Amino acid sequence: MNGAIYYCPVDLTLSVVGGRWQGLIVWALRGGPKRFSELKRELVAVNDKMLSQTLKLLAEQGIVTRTDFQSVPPKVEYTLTENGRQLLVIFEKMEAWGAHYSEA
Amino acid sequence: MNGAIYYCPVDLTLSVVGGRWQGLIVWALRGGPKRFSELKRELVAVNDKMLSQTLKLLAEQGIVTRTDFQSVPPKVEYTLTENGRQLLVIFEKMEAWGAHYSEA
DNA sequence: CAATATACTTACCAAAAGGGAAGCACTATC
DNA sequence: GATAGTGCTTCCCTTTTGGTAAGTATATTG
Repeated sequence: MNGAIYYCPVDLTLSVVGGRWQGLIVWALRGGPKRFSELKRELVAVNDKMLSQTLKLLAEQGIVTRTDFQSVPPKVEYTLTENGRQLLVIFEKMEAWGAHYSEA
Repeated sequence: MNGAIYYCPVDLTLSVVGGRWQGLIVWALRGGPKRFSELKRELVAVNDKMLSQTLKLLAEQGIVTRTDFQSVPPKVEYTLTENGRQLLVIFEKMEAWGAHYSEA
């Protein structure tokens, strides 16, 4: 992808979904497009730098699409691509597991 | 879990499954118990330190069980717990996604 | 009696990831 | 003319993660 070598498909997927914010951003976009500021509000602990850095990475990887409305003040929306949407089944399982695990 | 605070169930699951080796080890154990040395052979790029460190973490988290056969030379086996086995559906989806994504 | 095999641990170090604070661009509004 | 609003970027620093090399224990084998 970026020249990295993956041991197996699971390894590849983990590299896309791992990291502090990558997965959470994809998951936050499950309901449709969101603006930068909406994401920021939703992922409470993220800061500007990490958010834009991670969104840029996800865009390069073909997981999200960036739409700049060319307005002032700026308005930019992010959406999942088809590949991004296909990650959602993974997160649905993660949510179920996490919910179950945390009450055990 | 270790005092960390999770934003949501997905965040929790990502913390268990993320990291360089955690997910790959769980996935490698899908077929049943494996010895330390077998895991090491299978996860080619892992070194002793990372393998035992990660296994210890997974054991503390209740994802794997450690069985020491008290022999010399040592023989130790690792198995998925029930919670660990329930992670497998996640990895199955990851494998499918990764395989598809890498050929696009 | 030396070598082998196995599952670790320890000390040390390098790299990567993550984060804080501040600044920028630019229009509209007061 | 100052202020607000928004999406970034840059610089710098801390923390975390990952990795290498070497060592330990001890029954068994040659």
